[in-house]
Amino acid sequence: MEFEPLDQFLQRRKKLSEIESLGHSPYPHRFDYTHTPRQITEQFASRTAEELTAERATVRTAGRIVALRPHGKAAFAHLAGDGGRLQIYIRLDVVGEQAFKLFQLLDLGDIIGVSGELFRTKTAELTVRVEKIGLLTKALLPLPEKWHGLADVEMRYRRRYLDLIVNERAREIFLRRAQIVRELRRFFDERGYAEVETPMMHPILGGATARPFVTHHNTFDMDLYLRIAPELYLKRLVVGGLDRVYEINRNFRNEGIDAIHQPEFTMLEFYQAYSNSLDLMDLTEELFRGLAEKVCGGTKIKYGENELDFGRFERLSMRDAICKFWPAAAGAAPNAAEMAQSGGPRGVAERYNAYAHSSSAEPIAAVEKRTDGELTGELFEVIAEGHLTQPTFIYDFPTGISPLSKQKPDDPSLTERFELFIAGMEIANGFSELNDPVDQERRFRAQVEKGGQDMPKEVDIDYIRALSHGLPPTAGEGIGIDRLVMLLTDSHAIREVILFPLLRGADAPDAAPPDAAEGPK
RNA sequence: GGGCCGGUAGCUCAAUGGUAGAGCAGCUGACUCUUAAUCAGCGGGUUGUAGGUUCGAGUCCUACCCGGCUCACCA
Repeated sequence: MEFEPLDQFLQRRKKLSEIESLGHSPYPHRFDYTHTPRQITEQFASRTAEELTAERATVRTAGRIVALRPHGKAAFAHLAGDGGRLQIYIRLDVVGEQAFKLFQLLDLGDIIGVSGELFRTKTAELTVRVEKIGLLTKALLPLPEKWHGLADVEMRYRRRYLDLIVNERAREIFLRRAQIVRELRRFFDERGYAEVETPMMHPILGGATARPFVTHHNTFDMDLYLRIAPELYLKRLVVGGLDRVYEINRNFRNEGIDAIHQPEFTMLEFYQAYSNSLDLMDLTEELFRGLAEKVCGGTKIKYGENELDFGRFERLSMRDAICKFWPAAAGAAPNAAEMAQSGGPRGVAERYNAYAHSSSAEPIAAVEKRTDGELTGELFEVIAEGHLTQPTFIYDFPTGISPLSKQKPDDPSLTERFELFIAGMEIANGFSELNDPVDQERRFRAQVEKGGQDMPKEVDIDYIRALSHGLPPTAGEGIGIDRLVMLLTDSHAIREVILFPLLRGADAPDAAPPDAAEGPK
């Protein structure tokens, strides 16, 4: 296989065979090093030129050549490794003719190992005076352009390896993502949770409302859904006596793609027996505050134009949020009592639509067909959601849009459910789990009857059976990890925090998918 | 899926409807403290694809492909 840019690819292959004919392997098997390039720049950062000369510190290190400045019988280069950049200086009279010949056959992108003493150049840059040099891996393709780097966003996602080599920020985002996931595990492990893995292929859809991906198992000749949520399996485990469980894994939803949606995304779900939704709000605050401190060094974090304060979470009922953010141009704001009345949300929605029609705002569709609960949820989304920049729990979700949540003892129209919003994004969703099997079956059947693309087609009878064995009072929550990583890395597109986000087409932009991939219409 | 914007050398970008260009990267040569190294020279293009208008299209029109933003669905 040959790749573009072909002239450079062929040129490098020619150099590779010259290197081989000099007796060097272009792909040796291992290399012992004393430091990574980053360790050297960090460890010797404060040494003066005189100290280095006196110390005669010898290092052995390896990295990718990311800059090359030859000067005839000498040369400077920079090696990148472990997130650091280290200058090396190579001279013909130090390394000898053989080694210098090898060096002259090296290109940007090659991975080499060097050893030598550290010194400072006359511009005071810490530098290895190379005594020995060896090729560790020949690169047949060049690095991205050095001034602009890899700017093409599509290329950055499709060839993430290049993005990671060239863009420091990409590297930082994904290392921080790893750190966040590590901290999440530590947090739950410390509190007695067991990490579990439940099926990603589900015979019955459940645990959320979303359009699924469908796949097929050949031996069983069985259609399966890629899971849209692990929820129903995790609660089965709580029935089974695993009182505290969590899972960090992918969910798949066959829906739109935009700055905060990808078809496969990572979700943390956790369940805690003998607790309710209020306990989880407290736990969530503790989790987020600790994460911000650990990962960002403080509870106040920069997110675009905003400073988000993870030290203080607001709490607002959904009805109050609608009243609070009611647009001034839409006339008198509703009050909580009006929102609570039967038919109240409908009246409010009609008022909102009257305003929406006279402005550029999007009206709420099909008001007459929706229930009060659905309209409350709609009103919240169009009126309040965008205003929730600082961390805010919205609680008291209508029962009609919360099929898995337990109702409030004093108001069955509402459930003990909350969602956490930060920077206008929904980050978490938690509730006291409905554990009455009769009520749960009734709500499932109502969903199936309602129909629609993103509604379950059948009731998960085994889940009802599990509840019939007794689910202790339990609270559960899901946290969108990708969006959490966005917040903690000041990233504004979910694709920036997913290593290989889904893009249209099979391979590179220059390799258009064949027509056969279209399939029958 | 709708709307808007974009696609020119490997990369970043130029080019009134009239001979497709620059910088970087690459190649050749010079150069033993450079760091966007420098200096001299050389090669590199089906202007996203397919049609159309025109004496003439990178430029205008149509369709399609790919991307970005945005709206809708959703977390």
